[in-house]
Amino acid sequence: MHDIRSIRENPAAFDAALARRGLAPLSAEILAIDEKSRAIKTQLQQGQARRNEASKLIGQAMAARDMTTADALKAEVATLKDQMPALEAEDRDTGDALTALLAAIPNLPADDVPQGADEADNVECTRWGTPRTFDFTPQDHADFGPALGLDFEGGARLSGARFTALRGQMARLHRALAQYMLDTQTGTNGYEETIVPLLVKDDALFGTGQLPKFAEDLFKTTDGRWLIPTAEVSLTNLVANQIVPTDSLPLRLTALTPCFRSEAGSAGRDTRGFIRQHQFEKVELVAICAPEDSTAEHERMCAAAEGILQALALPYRKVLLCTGDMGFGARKTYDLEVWLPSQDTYREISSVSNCGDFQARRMNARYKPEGSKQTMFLHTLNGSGLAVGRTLVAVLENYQQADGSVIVPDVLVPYMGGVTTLQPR
RNA sequence: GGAGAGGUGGCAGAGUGGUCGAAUGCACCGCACUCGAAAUGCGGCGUGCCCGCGAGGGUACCGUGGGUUCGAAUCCCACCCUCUCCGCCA
Repeated sequence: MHDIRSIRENPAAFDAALARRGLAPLSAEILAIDEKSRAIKTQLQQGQARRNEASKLIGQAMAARDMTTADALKAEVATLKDQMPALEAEDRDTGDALTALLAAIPNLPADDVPQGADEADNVECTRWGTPRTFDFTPQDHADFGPALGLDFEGGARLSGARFTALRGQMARLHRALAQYMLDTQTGTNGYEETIVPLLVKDDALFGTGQLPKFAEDLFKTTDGRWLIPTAEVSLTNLVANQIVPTDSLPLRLTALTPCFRSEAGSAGRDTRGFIRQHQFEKVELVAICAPEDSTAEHERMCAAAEGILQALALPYRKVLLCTGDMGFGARKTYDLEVWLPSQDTYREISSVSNCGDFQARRMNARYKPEGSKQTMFLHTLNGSGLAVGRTLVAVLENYQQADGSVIVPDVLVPYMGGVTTLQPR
C-alpha cells in the first residue's frame, strides 16, 4: 500500500518508479480522486460540525424550556440531515475508489534493482558449487522417482493433476529435508519456530498483498477462508494491527507448512514431476525489523537460505531480480536457483524479498522508535529457507546414480535413521 | 452445537440518552524537591483524517456493521471474538 502523502509530495518520482515496473503513470488519476475525496470530506465535516453544535444548543434550549428555539434548531438539523446521506455516500465511494486504486499498485523497486522486462534481465550475483559431471545421462526425477516412492499416479487418482503422494523412503527423505531445514533455521540462524494457521481471513491476504489482485491463485474454503499459498501470510500477519515492542525487534520467525496454490496461470508449465504442485511444503523465513535494518536483514536472510543449499552441496546461483520479474509486494528480491541436471539449468528454489514498509502499511504493523512519540511502520521480509519439494527434486537429480539409486547427502543421514542410499524397488 | 456472561484508552476499570474522547488507579514523559535515587508534589499523556504557513480549529473512532434519535459508549438489530457451564471431538 502506498502512502498517499508521498505521492502528493512527489508525483513525478512515483510515476518514474512505476515506469521502472513497466506500468503507466497513475499519479494524476490518484491525485484527482484524492483531491475530490478531501473536498467532500471537508464539506461533510462542516455539516457534521453544525449538526453537533445545533444539537448541543437544542439540549440547552430544552433545558431552558425554550421550545421555540429548540424547534427552530430541530428544523435546521433536519434540513442538514437531508443532505448528509448523499455526502456520506460520496465520501465512502471516493475513499473506497482511492483505496482500491492504491491497493492494486505493486511496491516500488529499490534503487539498486536492475531495470528489466522479465526473467531474462535478472542479474546473476554469485554461483556456488560446480554442477556434477555425469558418466551417464542424468535422468529426470519424474522418470526415476516413481521407483523410489514418488507416487504421481496415486496423488492424481486422489486429487487430480499436480498432487503427488510420497511413499516409504521418499516420504522419509522429504521429512528429513524439512526437519534439517527447520533445525538449521531455528538453531544456527536464530529464527523462532512457529506453528501457524493454514486457513486465514481476507484481511491477512490483503496485508501481504495476495488480495485483492490475485484471488485466482488461491484456494478458498466454503466458509470464506483461504488456504495459505505460503506461510509468509500467516507469519507476517502476526504483527498486523500491532505496535511491536521495540526491544523485541528484529522478529525472526520460521515455520514449516504446506502451501496451497491453484497455479491458475501456469497451465502447461512443469506439468511433469514434482516441481509445480497445488500443495507443497516449505520452510518459510520472515523478519520484521526497523526500517534502517531491513537491508542488512535481507542479506542475512538470503545467507540463511543459501546455507541449506551449501550444506546439501547442491550447486546454485543467486540472482537479483530485475524490476519486471519481482513479485507484487517486493522492493528487492534475490532468487536462489538450484542446478537441475535433467533440465541442464538452474531452477528457482527460494525467493528472498525485502518488502520495505509496503506490507506493514497494508496491515498496519508499527513500532515506536526509541525516544519517539510517533509510531512508524515496520519493514517486513520473507524468504524460503527452502521449498522442501523442490529441494527433494534437486537432491534426487543431483545425487542420482546410474542404477537408479540416490545417495543421501551426508547432513541428512542422521535424519534418515542412518540410511545412506535410496534404492529403487 | 446449546445456555449464560462479557468486549471501553498501554493495562486495570468507572460510565445506561446531552457539557463523555470518556472518571479513577497503574504505567509512561516533563518539571520541582534531592549529592543522586526513592517517596512526594505539579503538569502532561490515544489514534486516523480534514482545514490552516503556524498557533490552532474541526471531524470520526468505546469489538464490527446497520438502525432509532435533534443528540448514542449508553437504546434496538445482525455479526465477530473472549470467558464459564453443557454436549461433541483429534
